[in-house]
Amino acid sequence: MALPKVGSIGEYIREQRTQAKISLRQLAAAAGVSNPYLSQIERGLRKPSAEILNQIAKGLHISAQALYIQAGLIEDREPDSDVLTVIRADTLITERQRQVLIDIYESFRKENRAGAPDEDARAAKSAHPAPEPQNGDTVSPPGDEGPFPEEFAAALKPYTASSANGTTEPKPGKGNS
Amino acid sequence: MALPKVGSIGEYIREQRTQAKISLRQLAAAAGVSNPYLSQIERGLRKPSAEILNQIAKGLHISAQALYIQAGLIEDREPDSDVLTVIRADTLITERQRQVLIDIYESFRKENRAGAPDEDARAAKSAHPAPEPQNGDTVSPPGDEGPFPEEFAAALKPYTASSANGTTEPKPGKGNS
DNA sequence: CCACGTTGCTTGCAATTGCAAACACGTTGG
DNA sequence: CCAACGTGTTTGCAATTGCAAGCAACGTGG
Repeated sequence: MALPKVGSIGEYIREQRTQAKISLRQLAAAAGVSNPYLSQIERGLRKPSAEILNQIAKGLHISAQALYIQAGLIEDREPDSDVLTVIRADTLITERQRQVLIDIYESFRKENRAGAPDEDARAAKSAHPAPEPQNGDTVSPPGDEGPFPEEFAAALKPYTASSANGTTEPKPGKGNS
Repeated sequence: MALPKVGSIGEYIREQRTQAKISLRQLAAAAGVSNPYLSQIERGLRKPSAEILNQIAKGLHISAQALYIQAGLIEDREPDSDVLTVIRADTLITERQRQVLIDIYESFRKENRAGAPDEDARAAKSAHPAPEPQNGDTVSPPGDEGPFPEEFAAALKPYTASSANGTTEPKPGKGNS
């Protein structure tokens, strides 16, 4: 157990560091950790905690997620779509509600796959975290191409009437720390 | 000193746990950590490492990211990475479907805001999804009861029955790399 | 009444993290 | 030649994690 298979996390960090052409001490300073410790991390002798990992990611100017995945702390699930990923990561809804949303979304996808093979072409999705929603106002001319059953609309009416007015609600602020 | 404010991470975990109606020991077993340690984590006396956090997330059947964010170990990737934004940017669903998802999500949020500090209202209605560790983690179609109105369940039934069966996702092979 | 099965919490203790200080090795250059 | 500065590494050590064992309280029911 002395040598926990930290995986390539250390290698990865060192790789990124050398690639950025900065010295171990520099990164250590930027990340707010001690140089010796960073050295040990890079060689897999120590298993950095998440906090340290996060700081190192900052010092390297890379996504913390990349590091977490490399460290095996997050499953590298290739997201089916960003919607599912974000729903899963949302902290503002209950697990039950989460499941409902996921079910609905997947059923939508399935419907579309069955009746609208054309949509398939746009399936590609980038894995980059950067949000680049070229939000062209999304108002497609759906007309009737939306094959989703009336039941949904009917069921929603009583709720949309009271809640779906504000386009973008002001964030209730998720205070942290 | 060392116990400043580990944030609401412990609270959050306990919240999720009670909501899932599982005991501290059960979650501890499912997550592979000791019961006393989990107890201390939930009360903010200890700052769990990323590995532990990850296992707890698994035991709770929630996204590890949600926990990391709650723990403040990973910045909210981007301010606009909330569910609504991503849904709006999604090209895989039709405009009508998009609207349905948005409405549902907003109604969920509204529900939660109503009984914010006292989630008992919802906890009372929720049944544990899967206390068993080696459960298949099926999404359990919300037919019988749910935190959402019966209309949703009714509308969903014909679809969840045919689509939301898979353990996680059928993966139609649209994967990237 | 007392064995028994829950719940969650407190107590030592081994193992580990993370750091300050010092080490090894190379390059300048006065 | 050897001080000065650069790199990364090793060595103790305080502080912390994480756990096994045990404790207190709340039922059940034999």
